[in-house]
Amino acid sequence: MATRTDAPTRREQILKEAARLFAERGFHGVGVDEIGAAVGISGPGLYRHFAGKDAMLAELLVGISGRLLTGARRRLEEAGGVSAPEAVLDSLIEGHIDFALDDRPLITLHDRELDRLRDTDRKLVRQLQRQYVELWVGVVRELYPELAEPAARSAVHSVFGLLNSTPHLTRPGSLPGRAGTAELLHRMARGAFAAAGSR
Amino acid sequence: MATRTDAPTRREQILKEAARLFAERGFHGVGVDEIGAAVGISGPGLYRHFAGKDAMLAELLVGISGRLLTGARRRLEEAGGVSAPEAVLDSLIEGHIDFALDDRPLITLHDRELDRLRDTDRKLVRQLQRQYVELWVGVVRELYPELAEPAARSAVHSVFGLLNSTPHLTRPGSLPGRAGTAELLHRMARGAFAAAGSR
DNA sequence: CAGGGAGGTTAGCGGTCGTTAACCTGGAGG
DNA sequence: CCTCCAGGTTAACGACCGCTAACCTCCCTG
Repeated sequence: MATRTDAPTRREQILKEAARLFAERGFHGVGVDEIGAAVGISGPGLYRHFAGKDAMLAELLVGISGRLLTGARRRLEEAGGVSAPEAVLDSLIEGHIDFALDDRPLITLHDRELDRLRDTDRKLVRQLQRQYVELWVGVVRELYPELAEPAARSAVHSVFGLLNSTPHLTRPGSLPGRAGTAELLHRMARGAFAAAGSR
Repeated sequence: MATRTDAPTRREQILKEAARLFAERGFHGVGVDEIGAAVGISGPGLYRHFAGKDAMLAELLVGISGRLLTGARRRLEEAGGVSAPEAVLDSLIEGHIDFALDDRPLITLHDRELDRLRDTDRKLVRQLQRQYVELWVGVVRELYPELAEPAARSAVHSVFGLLNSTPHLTRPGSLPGRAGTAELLHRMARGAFAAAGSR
């Protein structure tokens, strides 16, 4: 994994703060002045970097969906073919958990502010999300062949709900650290799939 | 269960439509004129029934949290003592699923628009939610005594995430009907808890 | 049958918000 | 050293939105 070491671009600062604010108070609940203030510039200065407030949300959501899908495809081809479907599923779960734990604001936005996008952007995000889901569905059905496709798809959505619950586990110190949380979530996801796949 | 047969109050109509609209486009994304239009009156007519837009959201959220907690307490004392903890947990899961399937907009609002409330209302809702969670935690720990309390609480939150994923299963016709969905969610929730509780 | 309140209506005020316009400035390049 | 542009600034506009004011109209009741 190529870890970034150079300083973040101003654009990246803005996106990061915008994501945090959008997740905290909702897209309509945040003003451009607040986003600007969060990165040390004021209001209209943002328009040197983005066409508008909508454009920030669009870039965030497309970016999230794209990164999720790309990561899942990489994991699939890295572990696919050479491994049992259990290992592939474990890898997918691990990737999603990493994402949910490291980018909570983005995970929150991901299924909350989709309808605020322009038609064209929303369709793109929906398409990326759908591909991501179908990729999971394929792996799950390989592991639990007796699971019908609609049920498998519902199960995948539900497990996403489970994994994306991390923003609600916000109380720091109460839970057994990042590693412990990740392991707990992982076990629960596997348990949920196993229960869904048992007839 | 005492089923309502009389016509819904105008207040109830408003609350129902407001819940739907808030869930669809977010609290700040919906204008009072839209809410009014959804019940056939226009804009300011709402103020004959509510003190303001905030008051509608507050009544919705307090109502949800209260009904969830009340229902859970009733189920606990109906099934508690006379039944094994498994039966109690099943009853809690069933109640939550009924709620998630029958009142999707409310379930969506429940963890999405809490921060838009006035301090006093938000504290009340948080308190009700916390009591609901703790009630689950108690039952879960009774069933899986080896599960530490923080882990049990995380597990409960995660299962809520799983059960509350129903708004994402919106495609009608794709899933095997309400009963099938309920049963699938139930099995997955039990599987997730079992996996969390296994050392 | 008078009267009054419940439940509407439209007009409009005041504040907020996204966006644009016009201007400024420091630093890199010829 | 001049120039120019990237990246800021403040002012202000126009739209929208929550809410109030003022008014209207049934319908129920004494």
